[in-house]
Amino acid sequence: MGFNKRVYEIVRQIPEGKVAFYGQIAFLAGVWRASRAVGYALHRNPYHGKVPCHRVVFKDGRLAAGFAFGGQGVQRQLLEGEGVQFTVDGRVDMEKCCWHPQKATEKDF
DNA sequence: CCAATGACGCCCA
DNA sequence: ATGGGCGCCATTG
Repeated sequence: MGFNKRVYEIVRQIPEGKVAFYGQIAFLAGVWRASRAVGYALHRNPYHGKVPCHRVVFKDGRLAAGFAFGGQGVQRQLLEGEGVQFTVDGRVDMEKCCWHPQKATEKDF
């Protein structure tokens, strides 16, 4: 299950105050369109204590609905607490908080 | 191997 | 703007 593992390693590197969208994670994982698989992987998220899956949102900046960590409100508070800015629409401000991957997408786990 | 699933993403009515 | 539908892909039964 290299893909999943890769997803976890990548998400784990998202710094505080930043967010990434599923499609981006998929791209970094090596499969541009696997956004769906990324969501599946994060849903399982066996490393929920290490992987900040709450920093992964929709491409639009929308938060995962329904199943998200006990509610969108919770996820939003977590993100705000890390310094992520939200728009009046209730979405993450992708303009400023979109994660910019340095270079590392592997090792150290 | 085949069918079903899901925290996505995009197009069209 | 909203809602519905289809395609994508990895994982699971």
